[in-house]
This record gives sequence, structure tokens and C-alpha cells, in this order.
Amino acid sequence: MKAAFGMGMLNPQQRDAVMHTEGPVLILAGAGTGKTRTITARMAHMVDKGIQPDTILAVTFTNKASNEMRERVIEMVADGKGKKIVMGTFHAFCVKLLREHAEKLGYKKNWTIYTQSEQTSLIKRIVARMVTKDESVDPAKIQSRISSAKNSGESLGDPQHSLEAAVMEAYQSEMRALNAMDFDDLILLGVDLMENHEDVRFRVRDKHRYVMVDEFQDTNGLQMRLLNALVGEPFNICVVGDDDQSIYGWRGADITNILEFEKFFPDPHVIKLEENYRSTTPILHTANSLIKNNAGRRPKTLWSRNPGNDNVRLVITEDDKEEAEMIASEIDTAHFQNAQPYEDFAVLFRTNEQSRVLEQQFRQRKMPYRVVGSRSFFDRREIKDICAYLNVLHNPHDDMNLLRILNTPTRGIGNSTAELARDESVDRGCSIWVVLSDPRFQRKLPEKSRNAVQGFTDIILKYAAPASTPGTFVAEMTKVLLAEIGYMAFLEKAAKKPEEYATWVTCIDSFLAQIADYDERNRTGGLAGFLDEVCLNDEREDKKEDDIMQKKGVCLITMHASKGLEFPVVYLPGCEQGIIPHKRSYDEGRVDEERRLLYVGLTRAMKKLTVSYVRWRMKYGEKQAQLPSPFLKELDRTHVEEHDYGKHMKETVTAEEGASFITGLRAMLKQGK
DNA sequence: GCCGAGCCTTTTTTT
DNA sequence: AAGGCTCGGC
Repeated sequence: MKAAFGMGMLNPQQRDAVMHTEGPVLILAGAGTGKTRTITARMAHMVDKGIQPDTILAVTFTNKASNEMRERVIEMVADGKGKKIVMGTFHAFCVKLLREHAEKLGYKKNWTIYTQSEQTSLIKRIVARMVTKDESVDPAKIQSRISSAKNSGESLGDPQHSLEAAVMEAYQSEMRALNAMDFDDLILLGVDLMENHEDVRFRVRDKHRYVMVDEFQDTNGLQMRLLNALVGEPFNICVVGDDDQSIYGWRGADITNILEFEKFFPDPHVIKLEENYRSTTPILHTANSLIKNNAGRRPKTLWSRNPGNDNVRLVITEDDKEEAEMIASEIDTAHFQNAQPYEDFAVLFRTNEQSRVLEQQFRQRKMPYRVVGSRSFFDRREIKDICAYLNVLHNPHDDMNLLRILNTPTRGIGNSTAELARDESVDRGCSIWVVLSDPRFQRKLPEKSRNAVQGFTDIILKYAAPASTPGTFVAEMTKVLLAEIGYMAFLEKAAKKPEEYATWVTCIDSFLAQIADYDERNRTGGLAGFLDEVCLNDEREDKKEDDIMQKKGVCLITMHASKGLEFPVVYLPGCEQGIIPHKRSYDEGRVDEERRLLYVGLTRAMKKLTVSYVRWRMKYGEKQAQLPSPFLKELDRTHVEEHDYGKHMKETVTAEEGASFITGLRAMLKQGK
């Protein structure tokens, strides 16, 4: 280990975690307790001790965490040995395994990954086919039931009697036919390989003698099974997590993995990291008082050496607009009076919709802000279209992607032709591509449609060859393809406003740049490699979004996305009943998770924390009365001061603030509102 | 087959 | 308020 990162920087618990390299280890790392520092130091120590770096496998849940870990480890480990440690997400690990062994499971070698949205459209299609008429069936709900069924290994029941089970059965068999795997399948089939194919299991276990798992509270049942299959005696597994920050239960994360770790790996060495290096005592005291209301947690109490200068503030405002005004004006004041950079501030909200009022205020005051991770880059229509083209070029039998682009841009292949082709493909048990290319099918079509279909198959055939040739510059090819199909012109016509088209162009350009970047980095992986990366790796997405929007400014972000981040000054607006805890969480039995979510929000703050709620809020275009969140009653008031913004705080307006308030009013008048 | 008007719904989001 | 989806007219 390099001297600068030596043991001296670690506290006793952290050091314990670093030194304890053999057998099962559970590190309960509260928010801001130096988790990443500890596990990277641990890996560095292991390599120092002489453990071969490539026998260490470090799995995380997100690419972000994985990349961060990689950077830090490479910095820390001598002689560049850090690079040899195998690091990646659960999914990426399984993809690698499956690329090698998928044929053992009856998949063809060029199987494809279906993203969430591709999965959605397949399920919608199946539901539409199976449900007679408008019975109120929610495909999204079925989708999540299927996902949790896969993750828990439970059955949805008898397909004869349960619609959900029937949809799932059809979905599974169609996915097989499509030679496609969804994100759950990646893990499920990875587990299958590890559990049922001894040769694979032995090989993998032999290679990875030491396994580390970060963000362990986010793992689900399947991932736990994967770990069980992956780690044999003497169980050199070290997991790091915080049950209090488990906020992805709705996505299948199983908190019992961390609560009952002992059940999976015997007699673990348990270490608690409780010294917090991020926040002041008032903030931690308040956050602790909230989270201790959760039953069945591993008890911990975060503490800090920093008494701080400010209490936590609990503020009520008249309505959501006033709440946004308060936040924006306070930040603006702090910026002008104390020269505090905008980047020091973050506003954390429960739902994305809450950011709208805030953005309005920030724009009016001409304050820089960035909205982090609202809609995924790859969920954008234009990006999905291009990805669908690339997927079809890679594998024309991919029906879902083929249907997506069959008439995009519109080329005269309407619904009836598409239905005809799909029905025939079902009858004949082949892909839609096979049907479309078949002269017997084409002869059944009216001349116009026949030509249109011919035009489509010609395009795909023309580009399929270069697409599968190693060494092709995918970015170049894509550009030429887009020009040939007239995609940009199609978008220009489809845009409702000129700005809409401009955004599309920007996104496509940045996507093409990403492809070009891949081309540079990877001259052998070809299209297949790129598609794997696109599905699994969102890292470039963040980068691109930063490029598109201004990098600087106040951070507007959901509480979910804020996990792992920290800011000197944090605002938590909208702490009202129905928002947090979200109204749906009551039915779904997830109120505890909402409490953890608020806890995550509170613990993002380093120095100043303001929690606020309103009397009235605009919702669905209507003004609605709001009640304070029941969580607010749970907060211990020792370090909390309460304010009524309208009655008290507004009077202490400073000159600058007043000026910018007037500017705001003027701007509003100009907009005619 | 194409396109626009009107209707309906409305959490979080990573892989 | 806004985006997605359906239905009906061209």
C-alpha cells in the first residue's frame, strides 16, 4: 500500500475491517463512515499481503460504485496491481459468464439483452393479445410481478387460472424464442450456470478466492444465491452495506440478506462503522431519532466529532411555490453574501415532479442548477430507435426491436402488415424477419406494402454485413444508415416544437459520439460488444448528461439518486403525508422503506439541513390541502428549530434577496402570468 | 396507412 | 401540467 493511504488514516473499526481478510466478514457501514476508503484499503492490504490481485472479485450493484472503487483501488495499490482485481456489477459479471456458456443453457451465442423498456413493450403486446377487451389490466404491474417472481423464485400460480402467471409463461417462452434475456434473466441464468454446471462452478470458484460486495443492502434473493454458489469454503466473502439505507425494496432488493447474513455464511466477523465524518451532531442526532423507529434493524448510532454551528430547521410555507421561493432565495443570498458556490447546495425531493416548481424559481432568478438523472438517456425515443436498429443489425430475429423500427421512420408498413407478419411468424414458429424476407409472404401483400417491406429488408441486409464485420467503425456506419433511412428528416417532421427537434439532434449527436468513443477504445468487440455495454453501462450517460446541461449549479435530485452523495447545504422540500411516505407505500407495506429514504435524505447534509412542508400544493393541476409527514413527529427536537416562513422568515429579507425577488416578479409579469 | 384531437393517469429507478 | 395512448377522420 502506498504510504499516503496507510493504516494511520483509519479508525480502529476501519482497521479491523481491513486486517480481517479471511472468512465471512460483514461490515455495517453507516452513512458517511468512510466505507469506500475502508474497502479499497482492504483490497490494497490484501494485495500487499501477497494475495494475487486477480483472485479478488469485487462486485457492486451499480456501475457508478464499481467505477469509483476501481479508481480508488488503482490509486492505492502499488505497481498497478489494482488493475488486475476483477471489478464489476453483478450483471456485468453474469454477462461475461453467459457470453461464454450460454449454449449450455440452450441459448444461441448471439443472445441479446432486453432492457426494461423492451421488456415492457413485449409484455404489453402479450397482455393485449391475451386480454379480450378493456379489462383494466396494468402491464406495468404484471411486469413487476414477473420480476419479483423471478427474483424470489416463487411461482405466480397456475397459468390456467391466473392471468399474471399466463402472461409470465408466454413472456418466458417468447423471450426464449427471441434468444433474449432480461436483466433478471442475467442473474437467474448466471445462478443456473453456477448451481447446475459443476465445471463452470469449479472454474469460477477456483479463480475467485476472495469476494467483496459493496452496497450489499441492495442485493436481492437471486444475487444472494449467486454469491452462495460463487463462494465456497473457507467463505472468504466480505460484504459492506447499511440496512438503514436499503431503499430499493420495491425493485426486489431483499433487506434480509443483510439482516440475516449469518444464515447464508456461518459465523461472520461483524464490524460496525459508526463514526461519521460527514455531518454535524445536530444533523446526525435528528437522523438517528428518525431511523430508530424502524423495527428489525441492526442497531447503530452514528456520531460525529463535529458539533456544528446550526440546528436543523423545520419550515412550513403556504404553498409549494412559496417553498421553492424560500429555497431559491436563501441559496441566492448565501451565494452573493458569502460567496458560497452554488455547487454546495442540493435540493432532494421524493418525486421528480416536485422539481418543476423549483426549476421555475431557479430559472427566474437566473441561478444555475442541474437536474440529476431525471429520465434515462436510453429511455429517450430517438436513442431507443437507434439502438433498435443496431440490435436488429446484430440479430434480425430480434422481433421486438424489429417491430419497433419496422415503420420508423414511416415507410408505408402499417399496423395491418405488421400484424399479418407477426401472426404468420407465430403460426410458423419463426422470427418475423424470416416471414418478411419470404417471397411467399410478400406475395400476399398489396403492391404498396410489398415494396415497403422489400425496402426495409434491403436496408437491413445492406447494413447487416458491415455490422457483423469486426473492425467496422460502428459510429460511421450508424451515421450513414441514419442518412439513408431519412431519420433526421422524419424527426424534424414529427417534432411539435423546434426545440424538441433540437434536443433530439443534440442527443443523437452525443450518442454517436459515445459510439465513436467505443470504436476508439475497442477495435475488436464490434457491434455486439457495444450493445452489451450500452445495455449494462450507464456511466457514459452521466457524462453525457453533464455535457448537455451545465455542469455547475445547485443540484436538484431525487432522494433515491442522492444515495452516496453529500452536500454542505441540503433542502428537503415536500415532507408531507402522501409524498413521503408516498401514498402508495401504505398499500404496499413499504412505510419503513420510506422512512429509510428520508433518513438517506437527512444524512446527505454536511453542515446545514432544512426540512420543509407546505399547507397547499399544486397536484395534477389542482390546489390541494397537505398534511405534514408523520415522520416529522418522530424527529427529536433537541437540535431542531421550527419556523413559519410566511409569518416570520420572510420579514428578514435582505437587500439582495429583495432585489432578486423583484426581478423574479418582473420576469413573471413578462411571461404574462 | 397517417396523423391529430381528446382522454386518462400520475413514485422511486438500476441493471 | 404533461406525456402516453386510443380512436376516428382523412
